Amino acid sequence: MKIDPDSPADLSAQIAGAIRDAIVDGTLIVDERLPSEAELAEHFNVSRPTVREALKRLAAQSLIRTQRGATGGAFVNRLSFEAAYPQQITTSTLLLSMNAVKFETACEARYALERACAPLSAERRTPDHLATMRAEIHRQGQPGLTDEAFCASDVAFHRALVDGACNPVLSYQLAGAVEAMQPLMNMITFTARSRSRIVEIHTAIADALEEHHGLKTQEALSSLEQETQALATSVFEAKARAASE
Amino acid sequence: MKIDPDSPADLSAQIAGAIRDAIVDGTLIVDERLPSEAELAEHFNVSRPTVREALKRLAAQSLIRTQRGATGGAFVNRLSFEAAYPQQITTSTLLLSMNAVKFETACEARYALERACAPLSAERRTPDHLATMRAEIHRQGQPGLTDEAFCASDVAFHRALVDGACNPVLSYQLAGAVEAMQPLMNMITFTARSRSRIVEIHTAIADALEEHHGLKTQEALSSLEQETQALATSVFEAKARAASE
DNA sequence: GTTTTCTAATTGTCTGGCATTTGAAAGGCA
DNA sequence: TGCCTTTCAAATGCCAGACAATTAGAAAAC
Repeated sequence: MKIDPDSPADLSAQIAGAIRDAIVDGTLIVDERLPSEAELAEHFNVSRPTVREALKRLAAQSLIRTQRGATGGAFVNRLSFEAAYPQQITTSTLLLSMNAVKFETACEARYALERACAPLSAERRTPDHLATMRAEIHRQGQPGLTDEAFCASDVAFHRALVDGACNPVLSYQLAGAVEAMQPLMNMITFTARSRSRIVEIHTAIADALEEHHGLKTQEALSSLEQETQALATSVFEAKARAASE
Repeated sequence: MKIDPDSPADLSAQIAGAIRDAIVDGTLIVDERLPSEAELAEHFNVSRPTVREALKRLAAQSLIRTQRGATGGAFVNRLSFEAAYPQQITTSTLLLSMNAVKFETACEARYALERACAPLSAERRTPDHLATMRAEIHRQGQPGLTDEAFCASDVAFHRALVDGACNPVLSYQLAGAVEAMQPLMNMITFTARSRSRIVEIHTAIADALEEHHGLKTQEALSSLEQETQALATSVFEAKARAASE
């Protein structure tokens, strides 16, 4: 692990990179303790604050955790799917909002990916997954639900669908696509009629999964995509009209 | 933006969180300049090193960039898909290796997601995408190619397939699934026969995309999945036998 | 043998300072 | 006036040293 003090990059970034590489290529293994900040400072020939900045960079990516006290120090984290979720969702959300991704594009990606989960979910979904979906459907039918709460419930429903595939890699990759849509969905005001239509399709999805019917699930998802796209189009057109008046 | 000095969490983590929230909810907009480190230190009632640690955390997530000099400072980054790719790939790779995800599980997720792209890619792929795929197929047929180079070419081929959908959200989400598989694939030694079989299926995929045939593309991808799974199984079994002797 | 106290190690934070970079203003020159 | 050079000030990058807070283990007291 060497760094170049004449490089244009920050020393702390170089040090963070060196340690990250060591973690990725297996030189540093999970739960291994890194040298203390003072030792790292000596090793890299920099000051302790610089080492600390490097360690904070790694901590921000959940690659390490720190612990105070006599036997404390920085330890290589076992990067869990649970820990990676929020990061993934924050990044995806910002990508959508900062790059002005069209609702249409994000929606298309989301439903394409969900359809990919459908056959697996139809095969493996547990009664728990079904129960979650039914509960969310019930909630979505409640009158007086705010649009935001409706969207949140929608996300929970789709999360259950994806988790039904019992493949953590899929769940992780999908988390970004599904959750990041929520801010976009929140721009939509749902009429009672569109809500009931969505609840209807959600019911069809749950039914299809219950009878282990992957194809039917995919078809229902496609209907839901069309419905969502149409709804978004009409809402955005109405807003555009209102703005131009 | 307030922080609680009595919280168990690090001050730098709290400050980073406060600024991150401001970026996510739009209080801070792209390319906006944050207050200087000294001003932030005063605002949060902490010292400059603490502020710096917070800023490094944000920089590690590409949320801000810093610039030295008279008009320098920390600026909110426009998080681009390109910048998010490496992060996504590093995280996905570590998730697979650290959680001992089975080859089978990762492979299943990857091909499920790729099949999701197939119909869109069949519809929208440009001649450029096709040319990339054909070029990689050609490379894969070259004798004397190392297993690693073969895998890298395989990844490039599949990247082109995914990019063919012309949906940046899909490309981003898939990058993790496709690239993170590479270390797992590198554990496989490809015989000449298995290589030619893979090249054959790749050709079928390219052909199907060329004639805008989504279903055929999906079917070819399913064959490829089966082929890959079978190959992996035999390789791992051989290794297990060799180890037990 | 158990509880309490002490101690050493380590991270968390602060103060103060210097080095480096960089844009912009001030000044000089044609 | 217009262009070039110099100077300056603001900001980040980095360092040295110190103290506070936390924690586990060792030592001491009971």
